[in-house]
Amino acid sequence: MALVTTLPLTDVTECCAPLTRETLSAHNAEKLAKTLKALADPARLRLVSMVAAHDDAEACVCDLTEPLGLGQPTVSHHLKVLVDAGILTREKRGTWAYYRLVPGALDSLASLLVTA
Amino acid sequence: MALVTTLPLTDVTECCAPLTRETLSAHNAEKLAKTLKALADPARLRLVSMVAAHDDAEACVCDLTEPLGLGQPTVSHHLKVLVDAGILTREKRGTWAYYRLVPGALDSLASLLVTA
DNA sequence: GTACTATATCGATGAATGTCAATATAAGCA
DNA sequence: TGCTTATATTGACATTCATCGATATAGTAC
Repeated sequence: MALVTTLPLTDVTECCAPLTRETLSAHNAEKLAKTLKALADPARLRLVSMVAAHDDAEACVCDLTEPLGLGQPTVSHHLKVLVDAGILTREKRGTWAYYRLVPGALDSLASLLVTA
Repeated sequence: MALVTTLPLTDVTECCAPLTRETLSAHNAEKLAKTLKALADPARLRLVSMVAAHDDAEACVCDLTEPLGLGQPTVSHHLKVLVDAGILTREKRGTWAYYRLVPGALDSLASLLVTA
């Protein structure tokens, strides 16, 4: 159960052929939908975007709260969703928690959507 | 208003740079999230997959209901969501409604996620 | 130890959503 | 006209979810 939440995107990435290649099984559809749902929120899309564009390609919660215009608990919640989905990583250094893009995560996801 | 629902994906496609290229505006995040939400459902992912894999790359509701295991009104609902998102097209021929992938729709979406 | 800061978690609430049964619409055919 | 089939729409219900305020945890400095 712990593994399911720590390695979901990697799993999705290798789970199935591109969407339009062959019919998706119910099980794989469930897994892919979970990952897409993690991204399918305006606040989370902006978080991913802001983290990627930030200096050193990492950002702490304090960097993100104000420009996002949402409360700290809400931002922490969204970041957790993205980490659980395998899109971001979290590293705690001192008092701060730094978030980074998981290399290749978005690309793998994109490759599942592509038709060619 | 009618245009907003008939051309949303095209709009999204041309709206913004890839997610990780520059920080997404609140407005563009909203639009991209809407499109991703349309895909972020297991039933709809399977519908897209089944339509693409079907003979002649098109399928009517009656082809999809039974393999999906959902009721006809539910399937019609999901298909409408996908059409409104610009991912599928609907063409009525006689009694039947045929659904097809919008060429390039998924690819455009994928190109917004890619980091390279 | 206390005080302060950064972050995470909890609990509640309102909004959005997936599903179904029932009904409506529309097209084809006797 | 009526009958049948395919699809869409409506209304209801249960569930999920985004957000917030309050609180808990953890780390740093004094």
